[in-house]
Amino acid sequence: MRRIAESTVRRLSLYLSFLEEIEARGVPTTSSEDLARLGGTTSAQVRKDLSFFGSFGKRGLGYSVPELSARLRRILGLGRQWRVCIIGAGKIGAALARYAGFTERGFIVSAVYDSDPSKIGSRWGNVKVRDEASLERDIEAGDYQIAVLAVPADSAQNLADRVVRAGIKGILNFAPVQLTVPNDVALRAVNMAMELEALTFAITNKVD
Amino acid sequence: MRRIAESTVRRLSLYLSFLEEIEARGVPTTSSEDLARLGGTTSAQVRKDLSFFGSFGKRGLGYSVPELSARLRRILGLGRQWRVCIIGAGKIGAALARYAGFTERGFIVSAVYDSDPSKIGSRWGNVKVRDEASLERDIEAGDYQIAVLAVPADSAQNLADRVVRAGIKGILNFAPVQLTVPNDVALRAVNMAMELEALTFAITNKVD
DNA sequence: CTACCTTTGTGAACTAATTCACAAGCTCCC
DNA sequence: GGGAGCTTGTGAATTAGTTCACAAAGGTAG
Repeated sequence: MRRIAESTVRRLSLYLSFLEEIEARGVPTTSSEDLARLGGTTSAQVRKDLSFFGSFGKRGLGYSVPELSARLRRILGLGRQWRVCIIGAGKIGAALARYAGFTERGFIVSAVYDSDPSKIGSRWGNVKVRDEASLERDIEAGDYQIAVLAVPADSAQNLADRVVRAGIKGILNFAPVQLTVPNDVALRAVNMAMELEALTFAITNKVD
Repeated sequence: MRRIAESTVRRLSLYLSFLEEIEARGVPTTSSEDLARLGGTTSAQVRKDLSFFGSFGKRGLGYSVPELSARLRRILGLGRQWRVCIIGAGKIGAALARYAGFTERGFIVSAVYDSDPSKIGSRWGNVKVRDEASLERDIEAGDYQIAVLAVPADSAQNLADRVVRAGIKGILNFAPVQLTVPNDVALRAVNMAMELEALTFAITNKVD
């Protein structure tokens, strides 16, 4: 498949969330114009984004909401269950472990890993805190495809290396460092400092 | 000033974090090549990014680390203190309130707002939980320039409207909805579902 | 002072992403 | 069945972003 732009993928994800919303309200069809309005883009952009993957609409009529959302779910790889582990049982790890959003989207979080013996063995809702030492074994056993890194900056690269060696397929990094992984491993980062700095840049250099 | 691409701002932020790291190690100068290697980009990109704001290096020699990092801080708007409030004292709000990263970067978080009477009045470290009803009054009094939204999806737009009306300058949104704000208000969003879907897309449609 | 080495800053070339604009296709209605 | 009215899908045009490539400038050594 032709390489798809990152911005396209983000928008597909956005369209899917709109589709799920209007599907829940029972609306049967929608148009590129509707999706564009909701997503703050243009109808041509919506159609172009979809066109990379096929042709899902009916001319003159628009898109079937259930059909398009099913197609987008499949395109985004949501047609299966993904098992996720969280690494790091600190503030962020705890918030993530308790966050319902994962489950709602079909991601199964069953364990948090930490090296602190006082935390290992406890339970947070459905989530167990396990010993970081068993991380490799569990990944190799196929327990997880995705790891969420919620550890301090200085141990993030080391843990990334470990989960990569154990065969993880994707990493979502919350530590404020730039990680290096082989390019057959998917990597995304959420960096609060970067987001805040983008805000202060925009406020400071306002164009208006 | 000419419009600066979002990708450029993200990279500036990244360069700054590298500069702070090498500054702490006492390294006096660096080059576009060094910064490129750390940031996974090219030296031409680094120089182009900086060139939008001026000319900070010495040919043949590179950049003075303290000077360049000071310049970047100023460009990113970090030359002043920013007061931030967190809205929503749930899981994510709590994690954010306790997160040290804000303070390290010069952002002052002094309060979390919520409407739940059982939470109002308590203290989490240095952070007070205040009544959401007083949000407008406090923003109008100039207590905050930036609001972090950590509320459920269905109340996020309403709260965004309220803080905008009260005169907030920037919003960092953690709720999984697309917010609409006037374009003189800076807006960024952290959307976990979107990040995870970008991962599953990449894993599912692997090119290699 | 000169020759040589290094690294910046920046137009020009290129590549990627977005927007335009319109033919093609579907529906409805007379 | 044919015309009117929509909305898609997509090449072409445009705009944005990145990379190239090199002159200019600073440093150093002889």
